Amino acid sequence: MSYLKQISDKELKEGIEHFIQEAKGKYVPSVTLDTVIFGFHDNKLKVLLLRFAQTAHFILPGGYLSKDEDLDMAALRVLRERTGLDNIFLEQFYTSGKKNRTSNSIVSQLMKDLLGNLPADHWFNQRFVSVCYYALVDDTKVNPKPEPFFTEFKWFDIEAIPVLLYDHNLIVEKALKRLQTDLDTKLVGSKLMRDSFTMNELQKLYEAVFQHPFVRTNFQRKMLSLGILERLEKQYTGKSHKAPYLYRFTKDPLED
Amino acid sequence: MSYLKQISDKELKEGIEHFIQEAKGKYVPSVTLDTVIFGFHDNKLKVLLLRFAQTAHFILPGGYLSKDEDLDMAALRVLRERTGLDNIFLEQFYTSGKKNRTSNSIVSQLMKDLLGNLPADHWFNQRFVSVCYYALVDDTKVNPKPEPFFTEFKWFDIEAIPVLLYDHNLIVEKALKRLQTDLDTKLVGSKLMRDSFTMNELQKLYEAVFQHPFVRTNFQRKMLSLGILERLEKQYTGKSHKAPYLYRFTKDPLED
DNA sequence: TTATATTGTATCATTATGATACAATTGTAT
DNA sequence: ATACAATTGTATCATAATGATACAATATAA
Repeated sequence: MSYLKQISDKELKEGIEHFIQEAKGKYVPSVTLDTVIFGFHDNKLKVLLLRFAQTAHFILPGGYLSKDEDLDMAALRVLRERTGLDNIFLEQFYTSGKKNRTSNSIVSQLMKDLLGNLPADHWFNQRFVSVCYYALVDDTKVNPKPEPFFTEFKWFDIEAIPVLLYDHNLIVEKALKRLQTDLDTKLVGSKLMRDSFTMNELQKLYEAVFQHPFVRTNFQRKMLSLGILERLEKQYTGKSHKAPYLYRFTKDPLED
Repeated sequence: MSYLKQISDKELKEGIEHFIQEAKGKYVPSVTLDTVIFGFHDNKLKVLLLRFAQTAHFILPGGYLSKDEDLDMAALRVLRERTGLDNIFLEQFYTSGKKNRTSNSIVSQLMKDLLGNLPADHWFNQRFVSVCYYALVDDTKVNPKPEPFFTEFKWFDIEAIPVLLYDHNLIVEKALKRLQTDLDTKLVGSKLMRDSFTMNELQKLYEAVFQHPFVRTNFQRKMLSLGILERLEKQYTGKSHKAPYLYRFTKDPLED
């Protein structure tokens, strides 16, 4: 659920220098990708964040666009690198391009401390436009890989996202808004639920995404009327009340 | 409504060379902007397209991102340059990033013919990621400026868009889909209508955007129930039937 | 057996939507 | 004047969707 690695300034500096060396020829300049990775756990909507090495601050998982790579492929690769997951549901939802969105940040200061004063045309002094995707994942299957810049990953409740680097708080907000409409129109709920679940669990997902309660009986009627759920056997939990049915999503509503 | 200019190969070549000279220091590499400019005229939804000089092909109005410019500002500037309009309604809706989206096109061939074989790292051989905006304008007020690459501009009915250069047909399709949802959710209709209009004219707009008819009486009931229209005096057209009321949008539904 | 929590379903009122009817109005034709 | 055609504004009816509430049916604990 969480990963933590210690790294020395020297290791970090070397890692960064090595990265920059490689990046120059490999990546399309000026373009980054950021991903808002949503999971659903403990009846809460969660977002995966990375702690930037040597700082107390978190950041969205992101990456760069290879010169020979489609943008969507790059987003998938970034997700694979960060979460170890393939076949992820991904949607592009926004491109962030304010001119000062990454300047004057703690990261710039850290880079200066580690690498000295960088020339104006240095990789890290580039202006980046960031194409943003959101992903829906089964967070129990996420198995993140270590990477020089990031020494910790952590799932945050959507209601308790800390102050993030750059303009990433804004990006998370936009991702949530898009998730809300997609949950209604594209019925992407299946991507966040386990294979089978109770109606109550599904309701908790909707309440977490929309951040308001639903009337239980009406929610159930609505969901069943959509024709996307299949009723399975009952789930006996040992609790002292009627056992709920389990459901699963019949077919993927996204397949056309 | 339409603009046409003749230009010689020599003029075009000089124009392009001059542009490239300027562009290198001025613009963020790898990033372009494309705009789908919608207008509403003759009860049809129209899109403004530019003919690429020396070709028979049309293209979306686009531009580049200046190094000291926010992305949204760049989109506004591009629109101002192309249409002469300020205070335009603009929405970012998609970022196009397939690796080959601009290669192997007629434009590449034209550039080769004009400028000779370009080095691999030449400005025009860059790979561009394009951030796409759509705009809603009063097309009677559009007063486009000439520009070296483009020698003709023309409004096309959305139902009769020709084959465009690059992936621009795809971009127009995505713009239309987004316009459909925004017309429903953000009620952006006011941006495409003249100041006052009849209910029938408004219905024609909706039918053009959604590309299907609405039942007149129910459409009227729905529109009036939204509480965004103000009824004005009747419009006597001299036609032999009841004169319709004129309406106007009360307040901008987008102002929060 | 009783009590408690929760679930599945039914019901009713209200609102939204689709389909249709019809009177009112404007100008033209007779 | 009168009849007519075209179109508009509004009403009405049936149906569907939604919000609010009631209640019987479990499943286990006491």
